[in-house]
Amino acid sequence: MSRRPNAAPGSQGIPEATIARLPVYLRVLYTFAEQGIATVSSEELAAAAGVNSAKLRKDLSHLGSYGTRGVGYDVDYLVYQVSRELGLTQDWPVVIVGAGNLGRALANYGGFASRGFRIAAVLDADPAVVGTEIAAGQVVGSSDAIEDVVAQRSVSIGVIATPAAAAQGVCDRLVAAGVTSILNFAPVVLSVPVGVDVRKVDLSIELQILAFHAQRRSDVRVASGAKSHYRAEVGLPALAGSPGKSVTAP
Amino acid sequence: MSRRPNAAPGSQGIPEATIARLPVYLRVLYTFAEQGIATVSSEELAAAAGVNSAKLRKDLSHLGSYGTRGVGYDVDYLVYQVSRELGLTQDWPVVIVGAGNLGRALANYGGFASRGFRIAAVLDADPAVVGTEIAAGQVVGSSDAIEDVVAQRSVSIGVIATPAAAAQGVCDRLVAAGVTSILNFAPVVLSVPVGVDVRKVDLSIELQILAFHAQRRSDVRVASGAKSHYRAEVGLPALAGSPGKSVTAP
DNA sequence: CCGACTTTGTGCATGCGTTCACAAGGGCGT
DNA sequence: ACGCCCTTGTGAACGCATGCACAAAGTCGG
Repeated sequence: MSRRPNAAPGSQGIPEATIARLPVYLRVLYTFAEQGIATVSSEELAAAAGVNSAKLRKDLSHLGSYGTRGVGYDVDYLVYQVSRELGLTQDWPVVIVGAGNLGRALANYGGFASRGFRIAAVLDADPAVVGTEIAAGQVVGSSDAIEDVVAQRSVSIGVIATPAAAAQGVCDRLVAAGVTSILNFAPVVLSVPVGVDVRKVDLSIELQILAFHAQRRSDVRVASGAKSHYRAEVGLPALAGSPGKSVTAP
Repeated sequence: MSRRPNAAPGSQGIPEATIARLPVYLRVLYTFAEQGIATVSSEELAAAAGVNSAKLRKDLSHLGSYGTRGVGYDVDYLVYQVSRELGLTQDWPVVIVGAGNLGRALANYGGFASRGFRIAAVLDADPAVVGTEIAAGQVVGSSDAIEDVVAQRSVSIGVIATPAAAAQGVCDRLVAAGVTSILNFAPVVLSVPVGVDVRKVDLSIELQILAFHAQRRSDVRVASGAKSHYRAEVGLPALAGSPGKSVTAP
């Protein structure tokens, strides 16, 4: 099916938006597999993932024509294909810098180990924390060892869970040591050379976005209440389809 | 400029993508203010925020014509305007459900209090944790008190930092109690009625996205190394401008 | 063995977001 | 007071993502 002249089925031109959704599909697929479900339709899968079924089909079509018309997708097979596409069939050593509450939360987070991510080390600059055990068999190392850890354990992914002031320095050292992918939890904009991939998670920003929408909701309610019409609660057109939202039937 | 029949300058039609960037601008503006800088140009601000200057100007133009041609933007004034637009001039009580490592990290995160977010309560279902102090003056309450806390303290924002299995139940209770904005850290797709805003932060998903790009990089390097050409390291066109990335000059 | 039914995969149109490029506008030096 | 120069604000083009609607394709019952 679908003769392709070039090598890999997808890999080359998979849209970024699709990549961001694949992990969600994967997680849902795992829950289906645990329930012993062998095949799923795009409709079911889409409902469980909180997306449009057409979008899901188009997303999956980017990695190839897995799926049988009239039947659906084989759960196990699809799990394998999505995992392979995301690169989760191989082992990814991860180094976490910063052993505060957040670093500890990450070290204890079960979602890592189960997806091919292995915590190579958790490091911290505070001598009082170095040497303590924060997770099963996970002892905090010194930040001085960043270069050694990265080199000796072939780490290519680094997680920054330090205070904002220390983030850029840690980032520079990680990059210099050879790390090419960085997940940054510190509330700063990191500068990195080209070729290094940075993703950012900012807890405060997410709350601020929520606050904006919450304020808008109450503003609209007040304004329309003071003026005339009703239509206060129900989502405006701009609300529908906003990212990070999942809405099901009332 | 741009006579508007309706009330507020923006508020109505601010693109979602712009909203997501405003908090970043705001944070950068604070750092400028701390350094005693009175005015900034769009170029400087954009560089510090890691975005295109045209994009920044268009973003800011959505909230009004603050800024002086030939000069730039007044830092303090812009801080106020952005804060107001995001709804940060008012106080937002937040309830955190789940006092594990993540919940504790959130309770201790300084970025909340400094932005108008006040932690009304931290709740947990585990009796062993209830009653312990996890931050300055912050004692963990029982999950049984969700409804009381929400009602008595007019909480409209809830943060879910529970295990995946408990998330939907907590979510339902929060919504029933009157919460209309939810920040979810649990790796599940939440079902909520329309009118409730859910944002999702999934640590594992971010890592999986990084893994995909890392794999693609190494795939390209191997493939091109085995075949012919050089161009292995430098970013492909698809890499440039991908969201969540910030790259500065080498 | 065939026909009807189910579900995938996708062409197409629409809308949103980004970027370029430039005119409009205000300050500052002379 | 005037003109130069700098920066903002925005019109317009482009590209990406979303969602509809349908043809292709395979299964299952009879």
